[in-house]
Amino acid sequence: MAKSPTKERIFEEAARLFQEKGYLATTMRELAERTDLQVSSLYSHIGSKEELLHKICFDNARKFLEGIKTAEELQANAAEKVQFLISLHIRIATSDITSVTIFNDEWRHLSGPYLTEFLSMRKDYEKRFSKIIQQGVDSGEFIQINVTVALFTILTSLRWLHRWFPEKKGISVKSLEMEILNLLMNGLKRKS
Amino acid sequence: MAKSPTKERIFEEAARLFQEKGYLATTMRELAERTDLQVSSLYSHIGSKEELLHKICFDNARKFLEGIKTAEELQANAAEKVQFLISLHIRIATSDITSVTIFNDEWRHLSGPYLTEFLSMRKDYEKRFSKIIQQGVDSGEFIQINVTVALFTILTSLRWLHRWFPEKKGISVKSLEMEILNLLMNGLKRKS
DNA sequence: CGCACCCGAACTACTGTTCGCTTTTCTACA
DNA sequence: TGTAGAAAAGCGAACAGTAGTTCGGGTGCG
Repeated sequence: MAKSPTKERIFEEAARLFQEKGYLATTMRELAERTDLQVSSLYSHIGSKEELLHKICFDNARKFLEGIKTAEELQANAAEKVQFLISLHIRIATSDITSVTIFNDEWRHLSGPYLTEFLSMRKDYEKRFSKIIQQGVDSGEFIQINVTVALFTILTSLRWLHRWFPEKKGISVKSLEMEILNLLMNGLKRKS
Repeated sequence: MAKSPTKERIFEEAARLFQEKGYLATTMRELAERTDLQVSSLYSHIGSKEELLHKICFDNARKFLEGIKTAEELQANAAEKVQFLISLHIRIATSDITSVTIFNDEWRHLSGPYLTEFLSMRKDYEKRFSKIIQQGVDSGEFIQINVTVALFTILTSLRWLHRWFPEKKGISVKSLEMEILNLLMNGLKRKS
């Protein structure tokens, strides 16, 4: 199952390029140059350009879906579950920066059935996240708030990390995590 | 100064297409079809494809910069200023949906000096917004929080609106605005 | 030999844009 | 007011450039 190092390098450089310029703006010729190969040689390792995008998008989707499953199975209240998920987002976004960028912004260039599958996975994730928030509202842990609004505000609010973090100006992941949790959970929770 | 209706239609349809498929994925031939023109006829009204992108990006940038100027001149405390700016974002994002989408996501396909100018305008906006947040922290209105983290979390958290609002499921702009303000300002403010 | 890897060259498709020309619309003057 | 002429708008066809991908053939290792 060990992938050839060349193949691995191709995926790595592809991720980097897609992040820098976007999927469409990236050419196979650039990718070849970065990997010290000829364009045609790339096709000894991969089937198509879209395969690169596909792998990155679905690898990330899997990470998040596993995360929400863990959250659901947690013996904890809604606030702790939400907190766990926010932390997860932060950790993923700050560890595999390039992949997350593509996952966030370039998935829409997936074609046909891949796109459909991707969107249904995302929908699934959102539904399950919503459910947790709903529990928090019902139990009185959270303020009275429209669940959809809360869901998207939270999810979206984390989407600057993968763009900004690379040039992190003297702030650790840990303290970053604490700052964000502070702000978001403080907003969500009822003032007792 | 009144623009020809054809030219206006071209810009409108371009905005719609850029939103649907992205700038790069949109072709002039598609734009021609949408505007009931031949490709070559487009060039009687516009200079280039990038001109379309350029106009939309800078029109929006101007809107936001005007907004922050108004906020700065407000006779109000930091919380009220931040609240004003959040409301502004929501109102812009829900009124001119297509333009905001492009402004948010497609600016990076601006080329050369345009890109530089755009980025410096954005930087300016972020600096001035930061200053207001800093005032709120210093005065004790807001919780002790890293200003950069707060800035980007807030700004980014509003970036789902322009994608989601079109299919608004029975929620008015006004109540949407209230829900979001509730969540974000509750997060920012100190519990007295 | 067989196999995985690599290469140069080419192919087809499609891109934004231009060219020369016709048609429509507007304007200024008799 | 009527009309000539200019300007604006529209058009089909083509151009040059670039995209992703394929093909046939090489290379070196087991």
